[in-house]
Amino acid sequence: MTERSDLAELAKRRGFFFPANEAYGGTAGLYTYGPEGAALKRNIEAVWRDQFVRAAGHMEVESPTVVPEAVFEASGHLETFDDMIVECAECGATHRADHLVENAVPDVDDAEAFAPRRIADLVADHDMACPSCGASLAGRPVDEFNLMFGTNIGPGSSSPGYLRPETAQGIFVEFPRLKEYAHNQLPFGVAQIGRAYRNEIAPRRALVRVREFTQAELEHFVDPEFDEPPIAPVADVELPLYGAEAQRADAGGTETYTVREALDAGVVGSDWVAYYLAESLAFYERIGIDMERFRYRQHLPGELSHYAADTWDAETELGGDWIEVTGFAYRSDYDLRKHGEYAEAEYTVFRQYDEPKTVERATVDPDMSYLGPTFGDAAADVGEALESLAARDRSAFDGDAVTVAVGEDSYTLPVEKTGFAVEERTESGEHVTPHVVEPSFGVGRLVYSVLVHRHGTDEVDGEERTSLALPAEVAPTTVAVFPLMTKDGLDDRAGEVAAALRAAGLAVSYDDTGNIGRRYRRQDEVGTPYCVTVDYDTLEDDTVTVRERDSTDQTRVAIDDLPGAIDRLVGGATLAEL
RNA sequence: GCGCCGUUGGUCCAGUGGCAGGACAGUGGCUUCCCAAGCCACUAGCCCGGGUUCAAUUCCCGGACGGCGCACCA
Repeated sequence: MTERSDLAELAKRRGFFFPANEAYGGTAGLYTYGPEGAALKRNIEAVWRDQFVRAAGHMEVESPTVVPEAVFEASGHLETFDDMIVECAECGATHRADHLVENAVPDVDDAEAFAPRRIADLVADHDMACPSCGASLAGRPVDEFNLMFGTNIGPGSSSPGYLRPETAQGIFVEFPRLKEYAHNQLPFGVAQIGRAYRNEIAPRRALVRVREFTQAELEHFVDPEFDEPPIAPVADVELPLYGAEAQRADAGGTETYTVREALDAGVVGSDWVAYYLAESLAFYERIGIDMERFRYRQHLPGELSHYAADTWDAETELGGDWIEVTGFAYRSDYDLRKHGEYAEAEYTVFRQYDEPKTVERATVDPDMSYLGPTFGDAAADVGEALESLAARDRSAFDGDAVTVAVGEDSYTLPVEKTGFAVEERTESGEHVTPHVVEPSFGVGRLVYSVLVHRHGTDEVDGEERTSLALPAEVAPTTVAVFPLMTKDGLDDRAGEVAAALRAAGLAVSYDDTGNIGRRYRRQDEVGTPYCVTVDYDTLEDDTVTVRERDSTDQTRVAIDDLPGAIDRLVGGATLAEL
């Protein structure tokens, strides 16, 4: 509790994040990142990009946030995001109206597709009762609730669209082109860092559940039969796992498995998921997540997404609660298959065989000059039926005549009019729909977790101190420069030092207000790992003090060597090693 | 969405049917000032709308926002 309210106060006061549009009363679920927060978020994204794009050799794209409706028809989001809600007049409980109807009316199992009007009628006709308190729900309005933000693309309402609820679809939709850039070779990965939107019913807990958020997603396209992750290098990585079994037993405890053990014991079902659980561990550590307050939790069967097979979440502990910061899903071929069905383009990759294969294939070439006059309107359908029959059961063509069914009717014709033949064909490969392994990171939740985990108080010379022990790599400011006093040229000299450090590419703050102690504390609060002070000795010997945030220790460094020294410190060197 | 509680300078709080207070922070000045020091000065606030009242930041109603619980969470 305190942990979070203290942080909310710090976040507002020091500019990490704050409720957006407060001058107009505020908007629930929308936050603005202030200067410190925007820098921290950007740095965390940079680490992610470094690891999951650059180091992994993957591609990164940027797709629009406004997406036409057809995409979400294919992806399944339109259906699964559109819930119908009925509220009980007695107890105020809200229920999924479509689920109530499905449970109460035996021959209805797709109520989700019904109009709200019809659902309301069904509720009234069957005099359904509130599952919570038993009061009648007849006559209660059925509200439609869609978690996607709707909009119109262009003037009028002829082209409905939605703000994307996940960045992933932007990658899936563009797969036909993306595969070209990957030279039509699996496996390859495409990443995207961007905004996504969900019209949450109840935004909660600062950055944890918001209506607009940043995702960092990697879609790793793999050949389901032949591609395997490089398990060997990560086989001994220890994973803190909270599996479905453990959750059912309500043990609450996390068990540590190596990647190898987890796979051998079947705790993690997918070797690809296991691989990314291991890979990501280093990432969380690098950005400053407290690994004592971190676990991987397996989704229970009931909470799996409409597209996912086995899914694990990375969770961080915040004030006694566990929150999801990453979802690791094996999405199989669901998304590409759906887009392949709904869209015009090819969502497959051609996989060449090692050796071309010779296969026998039954084909037909119906004599339409016979079928046309004979079967009239049905001729085309009969032709198609013959084609599928030949592929299915070539023995049907063994006799003199063959019979096919078209709808209710059946048609018989001489085999010689079907152009039936068995050909030998050489096939050099086949089209496969790639499977997708998806690590999907919630950047805002990571920022928030890092802030909570790194935020603490200690004591320096008997005074309580608040500090943010951020890793140097993600800290908004790497080094702050102060003149001991703003006189005798100390401030001019400090300005030169700051400029030199900026020229060296570092994120530098300059501060000459208040006294020196206050300035140190100020930097401690926003997580600046190093402070440089120009004092009277500087004027004599061109050295400055470098002070370390976590220990508050200092050492003197020559100004000429300062950029290099800071680099070495960021790289892990200690003050004594300078 | 429902219920309970809350909303006062940048932040955290006190308080009042009649000129609104403190602490911290911030800004300027003084002080050879290395860990929130001292002194002086300054800046800055009652969430919004309606009602009751001579008068509302205060009481009542509604809304927005926030916290918690329930529901929801692809």
